[in-house]
Amino acid sequence: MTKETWIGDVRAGKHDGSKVELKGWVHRSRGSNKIRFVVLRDSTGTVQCVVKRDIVGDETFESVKDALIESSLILHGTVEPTDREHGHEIQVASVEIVGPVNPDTPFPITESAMEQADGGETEFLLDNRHLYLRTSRMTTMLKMRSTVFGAIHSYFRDRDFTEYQAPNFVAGAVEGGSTLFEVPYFGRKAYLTQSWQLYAEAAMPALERLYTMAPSFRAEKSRTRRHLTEFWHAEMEIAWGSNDDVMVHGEGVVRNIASTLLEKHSDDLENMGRDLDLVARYADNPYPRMRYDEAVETLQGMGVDIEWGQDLDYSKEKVLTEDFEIPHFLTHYPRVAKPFYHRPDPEDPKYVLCHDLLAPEGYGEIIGGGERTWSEPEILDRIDEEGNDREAYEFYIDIRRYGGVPHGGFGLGVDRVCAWLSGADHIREVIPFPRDSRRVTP
RNA sequence: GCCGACAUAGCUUAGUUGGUGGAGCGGCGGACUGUUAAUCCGCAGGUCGCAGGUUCGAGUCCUGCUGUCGGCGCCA
Repeated sequence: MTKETWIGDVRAGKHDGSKVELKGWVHRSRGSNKIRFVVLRDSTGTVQCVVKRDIVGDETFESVKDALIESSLILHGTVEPTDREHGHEIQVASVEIVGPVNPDTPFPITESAMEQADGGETEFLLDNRHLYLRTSRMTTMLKMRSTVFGAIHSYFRDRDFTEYQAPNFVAGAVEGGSTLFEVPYFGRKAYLTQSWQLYAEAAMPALERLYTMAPSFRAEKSRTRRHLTEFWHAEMEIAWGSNDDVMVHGEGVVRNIASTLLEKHSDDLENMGRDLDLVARYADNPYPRMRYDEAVETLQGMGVDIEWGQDLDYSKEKVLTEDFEIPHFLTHYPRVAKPFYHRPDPEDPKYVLCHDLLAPEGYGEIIGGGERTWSEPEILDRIDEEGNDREAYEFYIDIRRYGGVPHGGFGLGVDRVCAWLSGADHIREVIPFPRDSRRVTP
């Protein structure tokens, strides 16, 4: 029952003149009483199949006529190159309907449903997400997403990083308890992880170069086009690395994603209205680095109301990145604005050795990372300074007690990168079943 | 947590100063031998989100509720 012929290959001219067996779903169907045109879809594309009553016989012809949109079928026919719109057509000899669609409940995703919401933001399309996935726009997004995941794996594996898995059930917070999802755990409380980082640091002395791609969970009631409660987090950690060393990899992996997308999906990006020159710019140029102080001065020069020591929220990021044509790193945030695991800059402990990577076009922060507080006395100071309980971080402190070394890493929002590079209007467009504060179904 | 919109057929929507809710798509029936979102003729399909209120009369005005969408804060 395996499938041997793919519509993409038919369209590429690999089967011209041959008899083929095609398996797929009815994308569109139209015609008269004597001839019927079925546009057949599979995962590789669509092709028009011509069904003539005098060739297939009355019974088959009627069954094809009754095959509504998204009915599945197997057909046999001959590939015929043509000058018409599709380039190639199938002259059909026989058809078998595999999975019919009941006319009382026709496929609900119609042209009009797609009209107003390319990204699937309408309630209706979100409720019918399981069916929306098979539309061409979503299929393309899912394929590009797969390429992005592949590019991240390749980047790290090509550089001898080890892929390493942390638990998703955790006992405590990485940062601030308010955004943790609490789950019952055999009479105790556990939480869904917000980040792989603390557990990665534990393995840092063992593996030295490690990475992961895993879901992270944040119970934020964020209602923006950049947030999900469950998102895919690409994280890395390296031993013997400084903030600068970590940034090199952040830039490296993002540029690798952009160039891989260009290489494999130029047509898809263009079909979705993405300007390829923009994506090429993100792939080809080094990413400038700007210190927090410089960003604050720039913003003040633009008349933005901001004081030193404030974190840069999205409204300020947006103003700052407005004129940026490529992603920029923002480094050296004030110590007071960042959590304890960021290492204070020995040259000026008012700052920490950290970085955010800000994407242009209003897509905001896609990477957060930096050098970790890595010595025992420093980590104890930082934990106390923030009023945290040392006991909750015993294993984290142990990492420093037994041969602490300089190290660091970053977390990259994979879905955000997918949305940015594809030019999606909303992060929901690039993940099959988006989870936000108001939706866990379907 | 805060702010702002919206809710009419399976979908996308029109609905005037308050006076018996229309259309396009989709579905069904029919016509048509090369269509491209096929076209043409016909049919079915509505507790106007829910609950109150004003009124002779509410899809329309008022109040509450629910749901959804958009934005802010927080972050990837």
